[in-house]
Amino acid sequence: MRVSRAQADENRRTVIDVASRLFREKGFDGIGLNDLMKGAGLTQGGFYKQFRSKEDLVVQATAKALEQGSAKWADLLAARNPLRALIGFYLSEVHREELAGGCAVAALGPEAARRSPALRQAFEAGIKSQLEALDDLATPAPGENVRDKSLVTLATMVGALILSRAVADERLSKRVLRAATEALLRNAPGGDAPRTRRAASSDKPGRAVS
Amino acid sequence: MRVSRAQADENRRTVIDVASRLFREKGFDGIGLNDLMKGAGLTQGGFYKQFRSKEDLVVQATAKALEQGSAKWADLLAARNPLRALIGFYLSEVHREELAGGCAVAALGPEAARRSPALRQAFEAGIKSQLEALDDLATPAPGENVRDKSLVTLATMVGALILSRAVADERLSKRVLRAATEALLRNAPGGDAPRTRRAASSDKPGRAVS
DNA sequence: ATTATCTATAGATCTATAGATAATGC
DNA sequence: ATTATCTATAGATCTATAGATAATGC
Repeated sequence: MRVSRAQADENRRTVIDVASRLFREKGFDGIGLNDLMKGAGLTQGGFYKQFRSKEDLVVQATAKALEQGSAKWADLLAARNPLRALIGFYLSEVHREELAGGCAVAALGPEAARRSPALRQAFEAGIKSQLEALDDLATPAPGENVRDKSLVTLATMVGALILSRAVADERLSKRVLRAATEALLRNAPGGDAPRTRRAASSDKPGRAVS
Repeated sequence: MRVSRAQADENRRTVIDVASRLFREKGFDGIGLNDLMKGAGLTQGGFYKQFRSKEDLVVQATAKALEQGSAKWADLLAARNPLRALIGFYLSEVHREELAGGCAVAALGPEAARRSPALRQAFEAGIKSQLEALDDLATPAPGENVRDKSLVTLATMVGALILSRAVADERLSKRVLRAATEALLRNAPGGDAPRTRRAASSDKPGRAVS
């Protein structure tokens, strides 16, 4: 019955991983500890030897979801046209359908207001990380603050994804994604043409590096 | 024990009203039928004579919350500078703190993706109503579609409010609200000056009409 | 007689704990 | 000997239903 310390650590990580997906898919209150542990191949009884409470797992799983989101963003930033790659993915129909693996802010953001300060701190760290990524891509107008522009961009992205998931009409859902994509790419460098990083140089395939 | 039909109708409305506030404050799964009925001054047993299921109440309460949101928007549209009044309220710290009486899209939007098609239809109706209000205020660039612009504006509003509620740091929370407010008012007519509805005519107090 | 609401309860599920079991790690 | 996980269960709470109660409305 007992497993090695390394195995125990991996089990704990698996529980957090499973929870990070199931919480996004079903909401924090939409999934119980029994199913959560079952999803990790364990039984419910062991839960409280791994975590102090369900809220503890809520915080850790959300932090992990946000970290993986930032990792995905870093990936997209390595593309030939990073802004287009990032916005194009975030506001895609694929992402809209991918609740469990998608952005935690769009899936669970409003829950932060109702839960613990610790959860809001996890969200804050994830959001700051995404803002830093956007800062590198922003081209603010003269006198406009970079971080302010990133904040508005992130707000538009999150809001558009949430709206596209909240409506029943598929046409309207697609339209909000498209309209936000175009608005966010409109006055960006390389908006339509290849990117102008160093005078529109190569055309190597825009795949991820790290 | 039995009450008049008129009283029964009013009781039903009260339950929906109470639920519309408590759902926004605590989430659909954060409040049970017992507390919901207690909040309306009734007992749990009568619930299923009034509603088919909890999900039925979820849909009706959300629809009502969205309708009251639209009514509030209509109120603000009667102000001297409607866009400034609307954005100024929506992205205010007062609204950020007012979960129970605030925008249902920002409080419960992501839940729509996890629940019934009926709920998404309720959200869609509310969202369309808000878009119509924004259409009247939008001043799209030449070649830009009015509805598309309204969609992006709404996305930015909803996203900014959610972000401001999701972070722990008060300064960052305020900054999101301010940055989005400025961005949305920036290239609007009468952004700083009084509005240009019919050549900046009167200055009657901007109170509600309907 | 009808019916709006009440009390009471069934049955499921939820978080959390207790103690047994069996493999690890000293 | 320690401990990671298991089985079992306590106690609360949740949705939903059954049947009693008492006032309305024909």
